[in-house]
Amino acid sequence: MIQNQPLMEKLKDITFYTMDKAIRTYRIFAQKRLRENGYKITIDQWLIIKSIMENPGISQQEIGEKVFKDNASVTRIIELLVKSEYLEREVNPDDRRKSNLNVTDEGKSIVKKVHSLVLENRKTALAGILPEELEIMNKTLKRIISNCN
Amino acid sequence: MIQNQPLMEKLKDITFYTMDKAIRTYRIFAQKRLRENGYKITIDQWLIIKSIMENPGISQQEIGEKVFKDNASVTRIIELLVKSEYLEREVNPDDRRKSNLNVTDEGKSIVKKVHSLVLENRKTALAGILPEELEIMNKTLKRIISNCN
DNA sequence: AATATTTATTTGATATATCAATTATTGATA
DNA sequence: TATCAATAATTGATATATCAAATAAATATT
Repeated sequence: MIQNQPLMEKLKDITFYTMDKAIRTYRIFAQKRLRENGYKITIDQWLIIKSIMENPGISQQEIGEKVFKDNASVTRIIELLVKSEYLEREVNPDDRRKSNLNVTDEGKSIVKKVHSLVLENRKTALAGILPEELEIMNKTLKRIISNCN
Repeated sequence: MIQNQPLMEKLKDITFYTMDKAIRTYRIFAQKRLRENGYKITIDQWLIIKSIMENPGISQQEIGEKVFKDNASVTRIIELLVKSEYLEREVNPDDRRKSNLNVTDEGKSIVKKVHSLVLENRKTALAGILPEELEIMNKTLKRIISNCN
């Protein structure tokens, strides 16, 4: 264990930096590809429309849990989606604190079109990585999440 | 390989989500600990002061490369650091486009104090993770970075 | 039923990210 | 040397993140 100490310390130093850099590099890459293909939508916006389509009647709070964003962010992203006419909202008559969120035809259309691009992006980003490695990374990331809670 | 396909697809689906969640969970955790201990500084601000201390005479562009932030972000974070009196800036006489950035005594002091807290945070966040696992994660993250460039 | 508590969402304040355009300065070249 | 091109930093516009406080509605309690 004593031999592992220096390696472990170095890794600890760079791990969070590398995580941050990887996720940001991927985001820039993915967003650029969306733009290149003429899609006027961000990845976060896409994720939120998608979660509404897949879970009709979902509340904003539940959306936030699904996409790991806080309520304030969800509110603001939805505002933009309504403005872009990808979403429609009306007051939920059963609970007037909530909104009913409906994906417009245009919203459905863009989600569908962007989906294949997202799959391609993931494939490109993960090229050459073995399933075992991906599994270990996922397990490790989940451990970090639980350690920080 | 055919058997691995479904597993691989699932992992691809969740990998970026988990990465994002892990880095954000850690950030919230670390920032909360800073606040609890009364430090009025963000992690990003701390990183930038630290990079100036470790690299005297560094330019803003070089800082950006070190901490993986773009020039605009560096400019704005530095503005806040000057306002908080952790940094002083003056025009570089050799190249008037650049600034000389000096860490004040207060800046040096807070970086030092926060450092041990950051080490603790990293230790907590990575508890129970084996060096091999960390290595594989780092290697995988680096592969993602290069794949997206 | 009136009041208190809880819950869902919104809003305000501040920090950061990203892209594009601009400014100021320097270095190269015709 | 005057002009052009490259570089460093800033600024503006827009999107998101985070926390705390406010609002509005629903539920529970007395």
